[in-house]
Amino acid sequence: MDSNQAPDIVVGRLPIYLRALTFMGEEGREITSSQELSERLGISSAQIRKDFSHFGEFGKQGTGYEIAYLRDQLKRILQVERMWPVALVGYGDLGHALANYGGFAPKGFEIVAVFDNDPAKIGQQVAGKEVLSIAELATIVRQKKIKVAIMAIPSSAAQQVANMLVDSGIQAILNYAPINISVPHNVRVQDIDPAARLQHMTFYLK
Amino acid sequence: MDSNQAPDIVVGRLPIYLRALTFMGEEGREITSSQELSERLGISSAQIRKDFSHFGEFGKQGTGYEIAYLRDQLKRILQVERMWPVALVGYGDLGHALANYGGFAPKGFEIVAVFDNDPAKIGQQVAGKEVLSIAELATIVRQKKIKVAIMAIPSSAAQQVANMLVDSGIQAILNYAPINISVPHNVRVQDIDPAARLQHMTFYLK
DNA sequence: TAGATTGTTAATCGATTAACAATC
DNA sequence: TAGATTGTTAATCGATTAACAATC
Repeated sequence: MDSNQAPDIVVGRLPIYLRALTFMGEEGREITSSQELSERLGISSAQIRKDFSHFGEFGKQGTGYEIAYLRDQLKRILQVERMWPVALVGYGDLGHALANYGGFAPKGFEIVAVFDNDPAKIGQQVAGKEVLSIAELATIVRQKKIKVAIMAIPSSAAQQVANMLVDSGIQAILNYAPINISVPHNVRVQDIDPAARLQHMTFYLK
Repeated sequence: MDSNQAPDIVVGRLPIYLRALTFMGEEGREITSSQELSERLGISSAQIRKDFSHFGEFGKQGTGYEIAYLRDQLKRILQVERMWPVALVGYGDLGHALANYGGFAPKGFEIVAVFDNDPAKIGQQVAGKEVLSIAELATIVRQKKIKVAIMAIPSSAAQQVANMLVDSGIQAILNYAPINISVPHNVRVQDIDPAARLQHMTFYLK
């Protein structure tokens, strides 16, 4: 157990394990094994056990893993037992879809503020929230102690908005703009670029 | 140069290189180097050169890479010089955003058919296309020889729709449902799960 | 007890990096 | 020519897998 120096690639798999365990729990299942998870996820059972071992001992020899317990441990490790307030920047079609997406809440995230720079959009209501001007971003982020942001804006604005977010105290950015943004080393960025993911697959097509 | 057995992890970086080169080209730049790409992308210059070397020799010693040439070679390798027709399944908020997303066309993808099973949505117009019943999926996919699909549907329907897509001849699926789907080994799947990506980052937050 | 499955060690495999000859 | 940068080799680093003692 070396919880501190777990490889990032292992951390990235924890949400996948958590997702599967949550699903199994909802199915009413109580016990699973690294082998069953392996079959569901296409990850070898040895790797699954090794991944867990970075964070502790969660199973019982001969039996396997208690689903609810392991699920709760993964939530604790990922720090998603709590709810994280999230700032959403960009209220175009994608921003609209994200603001209304029901998949964030059960995973520990609540969009508490939506920003755009288009006067026609500012003031609109989304999922019980008002779209605010980008000018208010820093104030609101500090006031609500928001650490996590989602950027759903054009590439042309991405670096500038990222700078504003970082200056406001944001520490994690989910970036939907198909461009590489520069941030200080203490800020984490994850990119979502569906076209790039499609291109990854067309390489293999005949 | 061993174009055939390029590791998948290398293939996955090609769209990122292509994205950067396209951007530099639009900036009016003509030449770049592995070192400049390294600084832009946060990938070591040695790795960039090694990645390219799997597919050929694209640069000139002492000079670097001709941006337009390298960009076109990467397009060729990824098979995105052509346009791929894409089927979109699911016309909720996310499906709507994807149907209107301008980022696919310049990367080689055109959504040519949109499907939903909600009678209230069927018949609606999106970006010059009509929303069709899922019942027509197999026919249209075969007729238009569609190989690539995007699933923007609830998890509960994902496996069933994936089966339909595979049976219709789809070979690549971009899956937005936060669940693992099973497909034959000759079909490729890429998952997009924003909540999982956020959880990956909260692990590191203080 | 017999059977099953964990957690861990050591071996293997694969990816990244460093270094440099080739050469533009 | 002198300086710069590629493409590639070998070394290093890190991740995955196989195997098994421990033990439920």
